[in-house]
Amino acid sequence: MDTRERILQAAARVYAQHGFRGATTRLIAIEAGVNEVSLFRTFGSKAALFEAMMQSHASSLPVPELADIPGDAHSEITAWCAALLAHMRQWRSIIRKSFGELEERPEAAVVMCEGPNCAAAAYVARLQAAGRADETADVATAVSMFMSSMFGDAISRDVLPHAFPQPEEAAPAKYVNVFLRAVGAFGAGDVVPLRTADTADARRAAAQ
Amino acid sequence: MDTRERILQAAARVYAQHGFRGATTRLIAIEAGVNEVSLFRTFGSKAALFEAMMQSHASSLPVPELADIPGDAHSEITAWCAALLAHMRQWRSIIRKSFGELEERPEAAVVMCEGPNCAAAAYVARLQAAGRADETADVATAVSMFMSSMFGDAISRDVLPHAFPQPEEAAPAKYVNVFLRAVGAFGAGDVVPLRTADTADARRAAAQ
DNA sequence: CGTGAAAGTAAGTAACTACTTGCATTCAGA
DNA sequence: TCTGAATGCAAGTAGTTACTTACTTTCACG
Repeated sequence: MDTRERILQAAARVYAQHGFRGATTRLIAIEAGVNEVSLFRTFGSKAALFEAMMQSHASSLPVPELADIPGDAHSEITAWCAALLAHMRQWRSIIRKSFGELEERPEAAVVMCEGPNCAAAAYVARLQAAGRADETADVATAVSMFMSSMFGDAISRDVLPHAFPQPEEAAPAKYVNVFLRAVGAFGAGDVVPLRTADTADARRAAAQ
Repeated sequence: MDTRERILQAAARVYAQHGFRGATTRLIAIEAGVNEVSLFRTFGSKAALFEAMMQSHASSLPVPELADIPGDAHSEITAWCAALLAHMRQWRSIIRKSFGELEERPEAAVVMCEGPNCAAAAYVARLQAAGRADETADVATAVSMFMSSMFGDAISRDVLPHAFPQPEEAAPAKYVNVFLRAVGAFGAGDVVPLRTADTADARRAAAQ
């Protein structure tokens, strides 16, 4: 592995533990096993190094995809959820750090939630169009809660384990269960619909 | 307001913007309108100052309560959710910061999620006992997702507004709607139950 | 008016940080 | 064997940071 790559990976590790201010060039150089001067020769400045690091990280994001024509909704969304969750869990320290440093360094913004959010909503829309999800369900809110659950799991589980009763591996399937129930998804023997669509909560949802 | 209190509040503001490392004693003193030496005379050290700040913050947490005997579930949980959400939103910067600095300063741990989590689960248990919620619902997961949704809203809405389609004020009621739907809460004309309890997803939930 | 506690002022210390400079070493390729 | 690029090493600069010391000012209260 060349010097540049070693420095980038070391920077990610040190940043994950100490944040931007705490990740000193000296620490990074030691962690990378290179001379501190090489760091400046390669990247010019600490800021430039971290910009490069964030970029290389963003480009390495493996975006999972949801089927265009929904098959088994539960297993499809679970696989998608598990992939996304695994990725976020792997980067939880870096996500937490850049999230906390948003006010000072907005360029570190985590933009990974944008795509997935739309993807899930579109998938449910396809379910609805196929008559396999409750037309009156508040899909936007359910999706946002589903995404928040994954985000919260990824960045909080190690800190507040009691807030996440289910084991790591079982979590995706359970989240999807609750999610599908909330959007009244059914079909393929997955989940049963609400008894009727013309109910108090449907009227409330429509009003809000 | 006495010197001590002014320093504490200034420390909170500066910490919210710059984090622990970035919150220099000089900045805090200027923000508080006191001399930097007064800061050390009052608290001894920077670390002690922040310990005092965190403690005063934790003790100011107004924990909302859920009724012992559930009445109108929707409005009761919504009020509770709105109060908690408002509090978390107010402290979002500080929460984000201390969350990001957990590896280095675990004493700043945010413990506010513990109480509420149990409270909500217990409330739903009471609903179930009263025959007003689905006995087969995965309450633990639903509660954890509900809490994550509030947490995510509180700390991410200003950063990723597109991920939170509903306006701030409307969010609590919508979250509660989805949540109650997920736990199959009914009664008092609130939400209709699932068509049957003996279904595929009930069996799956039991298996996991 | 006198006193004492709280607060301000000025200056300094030792450690650390990003970054630079000048020179020596290594080593692949011509 | 020569060359040149990449890297290491030692030292230094200028700025910042937490924290200290010694002294002065302010001001409520007896």
